[in-house]
Amino acid sequence: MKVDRARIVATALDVLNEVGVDALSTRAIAQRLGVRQPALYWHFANRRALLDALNLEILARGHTRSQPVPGEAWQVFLRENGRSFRRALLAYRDGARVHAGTEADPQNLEDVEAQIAFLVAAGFPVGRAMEVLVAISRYVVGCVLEEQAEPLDGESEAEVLDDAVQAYPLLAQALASYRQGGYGAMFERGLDLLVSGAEVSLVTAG
Amino acid sequence: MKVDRARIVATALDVLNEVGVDALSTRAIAQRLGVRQPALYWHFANRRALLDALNLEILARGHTRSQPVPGEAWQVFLRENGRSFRRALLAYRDGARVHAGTEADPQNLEDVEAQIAFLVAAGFPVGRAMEVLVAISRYVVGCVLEEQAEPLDGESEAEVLDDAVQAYPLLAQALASYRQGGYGAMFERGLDLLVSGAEVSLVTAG
DNA sequence: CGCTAAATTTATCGATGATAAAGTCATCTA
DNA sequence: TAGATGACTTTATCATCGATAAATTTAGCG
Repeated sequence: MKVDRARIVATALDVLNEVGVDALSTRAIAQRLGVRQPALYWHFANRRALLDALNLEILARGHTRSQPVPGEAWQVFLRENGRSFRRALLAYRDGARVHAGTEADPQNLEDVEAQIAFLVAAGFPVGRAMEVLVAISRYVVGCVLEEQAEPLDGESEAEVLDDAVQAYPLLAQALASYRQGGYGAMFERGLDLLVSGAEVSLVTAG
Repeated sequence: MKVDRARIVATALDVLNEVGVDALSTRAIAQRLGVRQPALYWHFANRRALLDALNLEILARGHTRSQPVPGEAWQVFLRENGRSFRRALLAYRDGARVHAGTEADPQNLEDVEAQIAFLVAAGFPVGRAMEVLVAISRYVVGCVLEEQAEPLDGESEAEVLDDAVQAYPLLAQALASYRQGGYGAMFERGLDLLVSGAEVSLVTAG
């Protein structure tokens, strides 16, 4: 059997979704490819390099709104950009952990330049524009990381929290409203904070 | 030699700072303790449980501002709380990765209840209060995770980015202002966005 | 002293990432 | 067309790691 980087990455993403990043061994990937384990080391220097490639592919497949659409309000773009980033990471098991482990490689610099240019055109100083973009992306990673944390034990996790919360009336109420919308709604509320904070900073800085 | 959980945790934190979480093996910890590796499994069910304990200790040692001081403005508390959380994670190598891997255990529920109560007293609806707290903590984790990412190769990382950025004038400018303040300033700007976003939400929601 | 429970050690597993060295196979060239 | 070259894979093998079982030591107590 003959393999190339693209097939390895595609297959590794399948295996990733089935077993998670901790169990994503080079042997599991190789077996799925119909190849022996050391064959992978011809195409990737090590496991980290393979995970870096997975991260790039995850973003390439799912992060479809990294650029503003013409005429779009900057608030809408910021939100859609964040949502798109989140969706991309959520689309694969442990996507956030895979992403967090990668080096910040300057691949999509062109994208970032365009993003900054768009915000600058909307009135942001260059530095402020980058701050907003960076803050949102770090917030997204933090959110998805939490959302993808393993449930671990079967029965409890939710029930044990319910019990523990009984003694704290405000927390119980907060938890209820939290559970109503789930991770998605919670993510949106934080995104609201960041975007409206950016609005404030825009009028302040002129 | 005789050990207990506290000594294991303290020693493991030392080793963590020296070698990082990936190289934090049970054997390395045991050797430092003057004990054989399986001895640790009497005190901790597995490596994950040990890392959970490390996370708790890291927060107990460093996260000193999880409660508002009397008379403190809610904006100040939110900021100090976030900074304190960040400092705690930064105080140990890979602190954010250690934290991100842990289950959200309900230990400091009392703290959270008090935090919510404080924000409610400041005028926030309960749900909104929790949203703000959660958003900040997830932002913090995202930030520290990035800040603690391994520099990897010796020479470049910064230089290669400088070179790559030459072709993008806005990015070059943004990177310069980014580097001026470093991670700390960048973190503060995102915190500004979240807090002023919360201010907006407060006046909006009454 | 001797019993019991707590704590540690010895021995050992299976799995993993990685490397070296040998083997295969297609393609190009003389 | 013979053979050399380079791309790619396989076989064999390491060291290391987390974990478990079983034997052994140590501390406390009657």
